[in-house]
Amino acid sequence: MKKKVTLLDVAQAAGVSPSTVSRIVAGTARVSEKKRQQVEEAIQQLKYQPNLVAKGLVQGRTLSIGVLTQDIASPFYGAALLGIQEALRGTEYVPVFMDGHWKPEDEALALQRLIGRVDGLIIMGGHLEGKSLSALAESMPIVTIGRTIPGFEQHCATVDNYAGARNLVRYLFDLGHRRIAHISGPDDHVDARERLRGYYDAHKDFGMDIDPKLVVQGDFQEASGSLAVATLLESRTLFTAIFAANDQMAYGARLALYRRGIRVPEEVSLVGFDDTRNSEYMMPPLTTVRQPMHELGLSAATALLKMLNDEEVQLEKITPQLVIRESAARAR
Amino acid sequence: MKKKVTLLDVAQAAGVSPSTVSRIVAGTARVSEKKRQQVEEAIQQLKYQPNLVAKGLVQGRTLSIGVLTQDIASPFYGAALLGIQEALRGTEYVPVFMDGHWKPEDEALALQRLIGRVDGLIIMGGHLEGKSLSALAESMPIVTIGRTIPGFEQHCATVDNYAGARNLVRYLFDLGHRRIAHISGPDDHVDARERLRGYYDAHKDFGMDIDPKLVVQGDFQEASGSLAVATLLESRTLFTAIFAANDQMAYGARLALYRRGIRVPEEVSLVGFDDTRNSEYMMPPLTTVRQPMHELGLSAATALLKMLNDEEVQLEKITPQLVIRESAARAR
DNA sequence: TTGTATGCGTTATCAA
DNA sequence: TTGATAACGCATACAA
Repeated sequence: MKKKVTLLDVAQAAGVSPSTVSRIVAGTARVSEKKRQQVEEAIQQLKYQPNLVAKGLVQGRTLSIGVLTQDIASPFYGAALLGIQEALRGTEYVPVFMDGHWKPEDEALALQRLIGRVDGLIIMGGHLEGKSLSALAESMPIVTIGRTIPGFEQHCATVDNYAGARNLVRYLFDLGHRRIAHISGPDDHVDARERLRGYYDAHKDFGMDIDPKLVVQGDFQEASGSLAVATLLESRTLFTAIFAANDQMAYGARLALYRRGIRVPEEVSLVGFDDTRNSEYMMPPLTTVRQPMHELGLSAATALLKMLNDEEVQLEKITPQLVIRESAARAR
Repeated sequence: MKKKVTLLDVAQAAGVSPSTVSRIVAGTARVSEKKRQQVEEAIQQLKYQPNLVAKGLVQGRTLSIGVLTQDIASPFYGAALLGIQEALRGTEYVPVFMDGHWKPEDEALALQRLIGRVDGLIIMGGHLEGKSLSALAESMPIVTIGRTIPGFEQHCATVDNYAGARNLVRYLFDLGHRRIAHISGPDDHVDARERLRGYYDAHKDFGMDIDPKLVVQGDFQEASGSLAVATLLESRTLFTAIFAANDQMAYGARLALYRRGIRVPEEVSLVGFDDTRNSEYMMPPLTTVRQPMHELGLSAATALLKMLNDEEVQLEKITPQLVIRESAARAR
């Protein structure tokens, strides 16, 4: 470890006061050209690197923002993280990622770690109840993706899961499907519930009843998609299409179908939700609903940055787009 | 924003000196049970939260570690991040992730941001040359995953890409394949070069020459896998198996094959490298070489933590395991 | 065992 | 435009 060179060293080397150096580095005030030259030269020579911790202490901030995800290894969250990084690029801020693993305890723990170490928070998904969220939002700048904070709606970038699902299922109806199975997500998951509701209401739109046997619950993981198909098949319920509540479960379903020699989309159509990175490379490419996670991450982070800068922000609810590929076809 | 309660406030409330409070919070010295009670009570009541920035300043550390990846949204890196988080759990440290996007400029930028804000670094992949890495490693604790720092081999968790590839190709030979195509990775990428070398030497092992037309270069992304298959097919070179240098390209290749009605593994066998999350759900499930990224992340972070604690560490080169699934079969 | 005093590296306040 | 000087919140050497 080399000895650290501080602002004071630079000041001495350049023959000016520390405050002058500080002003130059931060660009907060006008300084004579001559001194600027000297100081910058000294900075070069000494390879001065400002100590951000000290800066943080005096300014009462950490220059970092916290990001709470639920599964950092999933391409779904990954895309958002990319967007967040993009927004942070060129700023002084750095992201600290913590994962809730979809488990309330872990989520609480992660939050615990984050609070006090970051200037603002981006929260994605999770089980944290509205009240806690609101309380948190009182005490520090927070934006969410895919969740709503009661009383702070303008700080929440949400996706209209209901409309997305409803449109998707209507699309299947338009293709002539009448027996559409649904692999739902966990029922304590808002997004999952909303998608289920969209599925129901699309049926209503077409004046159809729903056979309860057609909806099987999964957990948003691939394996549960496979399992759900097995359940569906064993129940001997007729269906010509499957709507998986997310793409990961659709992959699992796809594999299960393949195992049984059921062709997609010739024999059954299969659609998902999210438009995860791999969906384009599923066989056949998956028809799904696109959640623009990259954009959401980008705009959430941008908004948070503004909030940290005491600006007003207004995030909105967006309706995700249908992405038509090849896994759904006209019903036989 | 509420007024912050500091250690001083606690001290006053408890009627003791600040240093006593500090000692109790940090647990660095024995304190009489009575005062401890008082102080802890005061902490509870005031909801005192230590300011980590101040702590960091006085101790000369940041209590965070930097993680440099190349594509945070890829399941490949994601698994490692999960491992890193697992290792950090229960410690005071928090991870700061930055992405190099496989681009030297971005990588340099990311590193720039990280240095000075973190106590140690985990570097995964990337283009940074050995000398720079070594220089960096002189100045701060660094461990790498998948790369070697000249002079600091014990701080590098590496995977024997060469052996992995060679074993994999030999497995194909054992299945009777003699015309094995290779979709290679970028040639400025060490891992890619090593895998190519394994491919070559497996041929040598079986006394076979290589038809240069059989190796097509990709860029580790899905699309390049599709493209490579097109190139291969157009060149009218005969092959009964394809070894893609990573799973992502294998997915692309798989889709291209499907498009042309070529069955896997009946007509051509397809294998990849990495064992990414989705490979198990490819159709058919992909035979590949497993890089234990989760474990690598875990052990790298654990090692870094030890280094930060002035302990010696010794990371090792591991040989990745062949994962036999269904995408490769006996040659016709 | 406890308290006092000092310093970590920076920004901000106030004079000059 | 510049320079002293006082914070920022905590840990620690030293004294008691």
